[in-house]
Amino acid sequence: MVGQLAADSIERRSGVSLWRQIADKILHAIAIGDFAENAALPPEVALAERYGVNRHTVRSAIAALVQEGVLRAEQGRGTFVLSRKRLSYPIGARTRFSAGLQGQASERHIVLLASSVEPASQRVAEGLGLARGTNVIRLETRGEADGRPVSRAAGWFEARRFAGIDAAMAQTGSITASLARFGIDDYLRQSTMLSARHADAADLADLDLQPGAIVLVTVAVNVTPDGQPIQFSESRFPAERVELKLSAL
Amino acid sequence: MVGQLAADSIERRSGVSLWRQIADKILHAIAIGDFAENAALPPEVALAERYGVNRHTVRSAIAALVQEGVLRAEQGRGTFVLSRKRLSYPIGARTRFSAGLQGQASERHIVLLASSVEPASQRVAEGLGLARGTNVIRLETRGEADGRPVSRAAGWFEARRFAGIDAAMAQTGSITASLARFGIDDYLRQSTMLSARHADAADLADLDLQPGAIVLVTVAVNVTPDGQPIQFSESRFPAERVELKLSAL
DNA sequence: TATAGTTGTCTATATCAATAGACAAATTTA
DNA sequence: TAAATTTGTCTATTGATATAGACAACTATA
Repeated sequence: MVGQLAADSIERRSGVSLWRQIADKILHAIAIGDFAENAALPPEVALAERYGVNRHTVRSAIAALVQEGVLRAEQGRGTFVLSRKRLSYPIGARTRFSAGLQGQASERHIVLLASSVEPASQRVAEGLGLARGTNVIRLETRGEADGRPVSRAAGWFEARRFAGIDAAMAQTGSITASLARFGIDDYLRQSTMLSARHADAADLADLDLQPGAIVLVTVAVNVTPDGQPIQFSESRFPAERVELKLSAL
Repeated sequence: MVGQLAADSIERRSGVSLWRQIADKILHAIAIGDFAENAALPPEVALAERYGVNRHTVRSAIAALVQEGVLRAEQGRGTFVLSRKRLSYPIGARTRFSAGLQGQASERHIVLLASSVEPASQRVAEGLGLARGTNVIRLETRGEADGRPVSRAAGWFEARRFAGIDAAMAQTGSITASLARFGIDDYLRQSTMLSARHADAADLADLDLQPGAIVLVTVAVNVTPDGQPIQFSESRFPAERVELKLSAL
């Protein structure tokens, strides 16, 4: 069976180019499983007709997705899907990166990109229940599954209580393991705020995205089982590679 | 205090025009509360300098937001913020439209846009635990808060069990009240999948959005307290007006 | 009432995005 | 092998996007 592509129209003079809109549609179709891995896309002329655009416009969209590593074009044969559908990242009471992606990716880990000590901003202080300006440690991390970046996060911890968590993080590649060194053997997700926006320049670089991509943004507070805030975090997930599965929390 | 606007750079030849990217940034800044209601935006020349673009490009962005009802420009005085920050829509075990927005909007209701009976598609059948092709009632609805569209949803119910729910919905303007007529006095959110994408033509029209806008998409199943699926739904929320608050479920 | 600061309008130019058509190059199929 | 199908490349044209500069119109303030 040939994959389905939504026939609904695309918007002209919207500030988003037609090729970008078409690329998004193809990504979406792949993400929801309309095209299996290695499946052939409809030929360029068919796509052009379906969307009511010129063949060259479709070619621009395909070129972007080839560049992005999603498609592979072969002269004379066709254009084929490389990447599989989106990962499903569970968010619940016990949100854990590696455990959550178990079964969906054979290799998963968190890379520590940078760390620093800084005075808590308004929202970080509020989230952690600290006075504004209290020193906090910020960990900048990237989550990877089978070598693909699937999340980019900043996490804040009270500096006094968690001195050295940056080194622990670099060593273990796991938040859970790092917190264990500070006597925290369990922690719960207290709250999660969720929004979405276009990826900014930093997101594009860190997550290996193409301009115009969308990121899901979660802002969360983790607490000990008795309700003491230990971590405030903001995570970005590329919407084209990840969807969030909200489970019991 | 002058509001903060992220200084991070914007992407050229990304398929998303510069004016659209700048408009998104301003929207984001307003949404996270960097500009209060009626606050003045920095002057056009300052914005142009901050983003490294021409003043006319900034003007295009502002023009789009004025058109959208977010900003108001006054010659000789400045450009001012009209709309408030995003609504926070709670998603949890008992996700209810009206109750969830209580305190954030004085008036909230659901409008029934259309309804139909159709054979269940693959995913609807799976969600409701029915055989594919079983007749289901589809309700197309729009959620409004203080007159602004904040959600657009399609809900599916087994046609046999819920015959007449469309009329009930049109009459009551509430899913909860409509289900009560069928003897369901309580229901729970069983699962929620969350993703994000660009708004399509239908979203733009139904939610009164400008092209290029982003929508958050939830796909959920509601069940009776004893676990019987009663409703499968797909909802779209405009990311510029709504963020999702994930609470205990 | 000047003056400075701000948005609004106009002209001009360069680049990107999209359309149009033709044909080459590679692959598959009859 | 020949024909059909598909992606790749080229030229040309049009409209949208972005830059640049100048000045008008309006507002607030010294």
